[in-house]
Amino acid sequence: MKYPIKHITPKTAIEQQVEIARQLITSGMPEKIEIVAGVDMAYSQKPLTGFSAISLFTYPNLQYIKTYQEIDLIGYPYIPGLLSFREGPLIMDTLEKVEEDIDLFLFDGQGIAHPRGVGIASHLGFLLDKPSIGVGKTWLTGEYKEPGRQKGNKSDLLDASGNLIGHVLRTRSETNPVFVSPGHRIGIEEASEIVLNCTTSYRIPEPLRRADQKAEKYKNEGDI
DNA sequence: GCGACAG
DNA sequence: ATCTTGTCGC
Repeated sequence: MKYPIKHITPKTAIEQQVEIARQLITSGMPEKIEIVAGVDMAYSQKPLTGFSAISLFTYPNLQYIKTYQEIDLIGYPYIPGLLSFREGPLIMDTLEKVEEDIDLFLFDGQGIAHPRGVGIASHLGFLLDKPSIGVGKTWLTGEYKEPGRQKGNKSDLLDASGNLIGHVLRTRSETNPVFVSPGHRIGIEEASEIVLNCTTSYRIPEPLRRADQKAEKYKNEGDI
């Protein structure tokens, strides 16, 4: 493992991010997308425990396939900019149980729309060498103008130098937009297109919405 | 030093 | 993320 993700000090984590950032591919459309996965986590306090959920859906028909889950103690603190070092370990463990060939990942959080250009979607997409997209529910970095109020409307998310790093996308009319940015092996325009294709009548794309529900239920009801 | 800060 | 009561609107 050239870039270990477990037990990494913040200093080393940042060094890894800088190195990974220049290797990310942020253009193009995956040649094949048949299975899309939504990845999310829920937590319970004392002792801080994480519950992961990876929900698989067919694409573009969005038929639910199944969900893989895992549980473990969380030792890493939440540090803005280093989210993937907190959630990544459990997510990677969960992925080891997956038998299907996932073509694209949707992560709850940012892709390249990150202080060093390596949000959780970029980091994990890079480690997996798979197409990935970051779908954040709130802002982390970048400047933008409020997009139109109707579903499908979007505006550019720019970094301090004015470079395009993602889109602020309205996935549901009259509702707060989501922050979409490429994780790895996909372009910005392509990422927004796929997020919209994965969205039905709710603000959050189906794979992520289902993973969120599954993680929450796992936290409250366990394996039962 | 001050303000900002995904989940 | 989690905690936590009521409230608004389809």
